[in-house]
Amino acid sequence: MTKLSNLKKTTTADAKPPRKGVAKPAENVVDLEMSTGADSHMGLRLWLRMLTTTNLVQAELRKRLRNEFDTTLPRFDLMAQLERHPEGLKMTELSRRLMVTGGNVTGITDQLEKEGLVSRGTDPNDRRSISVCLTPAGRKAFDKMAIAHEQWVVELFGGLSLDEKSRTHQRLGKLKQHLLDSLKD
Amino acid sequence: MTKLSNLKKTTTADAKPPRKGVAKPAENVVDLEMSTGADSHMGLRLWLRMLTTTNLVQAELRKRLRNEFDTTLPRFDLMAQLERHPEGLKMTELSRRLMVTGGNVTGITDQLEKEGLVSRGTDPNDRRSISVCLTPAGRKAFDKMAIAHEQWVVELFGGLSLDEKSRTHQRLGKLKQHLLDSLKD
DNA sequence: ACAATTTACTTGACATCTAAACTATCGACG
DNA sequence: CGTCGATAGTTTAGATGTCAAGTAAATTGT
Repeated sequence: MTKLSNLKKTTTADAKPPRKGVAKPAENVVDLEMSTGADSHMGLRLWLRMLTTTNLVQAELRKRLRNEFDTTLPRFDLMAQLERHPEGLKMTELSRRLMVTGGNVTGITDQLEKEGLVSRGTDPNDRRSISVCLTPAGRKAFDKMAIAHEQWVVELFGGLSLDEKSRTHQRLGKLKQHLLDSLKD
Repeated sequence: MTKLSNLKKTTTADAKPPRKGVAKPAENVVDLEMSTGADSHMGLRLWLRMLTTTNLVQAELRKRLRNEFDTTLPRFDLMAQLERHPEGLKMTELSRRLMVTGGNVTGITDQLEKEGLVSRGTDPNDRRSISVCLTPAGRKAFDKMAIAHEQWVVELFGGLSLDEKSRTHQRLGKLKQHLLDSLKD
């Protein structure tokens, strides 16, 4: 528990003037995959490919959200959850649904609240509890983004037929269930 | 370009004393998935499921790396790349392979170097360039972790048969190719 | 009733990551 | 040569994320 503690603040980023600073994908992204050893377990190969693919999609969505709407993926994701639950969601619920820690949700909610896109409401039955809702402004902003976002995803997944998507979805569902079962410690 | 700028440092985290602070998975993680709208496009459903599944695996691997070896996923990933390339890799190469920005690689390399696990070497032919290698200590540390890591992945993906893994791998390969082609701007 | 535990959220320290600006070197070309 | 653009790394600012600890309110057990 010590090795991770002796570190300061070594962030950073790359590239020249008004050009780079991005982890360029495209023809370069081929290497997480290869040479795991020809006979290596399929589990490992599948895992690396899932990671690569997910990263590619995420990077592209993040880039577009920034360029088109000047926002970020986690903000969009939080708002997306709220949009589906007009009655509001507890911080705990948001944390669970977004699969991030409560502290993280606090931070993002703080920002969105400051920008007037969401509001915190107190629960009369439980004064510890907080109900987060989209404000009208937040809903308006989200609705515009959501349309574009869905189109982007459909476009990015256009490389697979409906049937392929459906089968993959089904397999990943099985995998997800296995994970939930076996990680239920 | 302003909405993202008026923010301070609002991090955080949750939970009580020596217990939580974690985005608990298990029986909770069911919600990114549902209610995207019954008729919603398969692309979106598949995307959300990929995200959920990848997050579950990543969280578990991160937890185990921390508990068993007191290290983190990005450190492990960087070392894994070096292990496959004993001759050393340039910072640029690492950035490309890990699909993160150069600045990020600088930070992680700084830490690993400080811990004596990797070393930076200068290139006589190009004084801008740096060749990062595992040190003997780094290789030793990595080899021990790699065995456990692979077993973990095999275990986590044990929910799918070899054939299912193989088919999913193949589909994701197709998707990956589509992404690389269509994002090649 | 009331101490002990649990639950809901926040805070603080720090790690990870991006984007953009900066430094230094390389390479091409007049 | 000299300079101009491209390339390799680093740095900086700031967002996102974890983990652990802290506060306060609700629940539980007796």
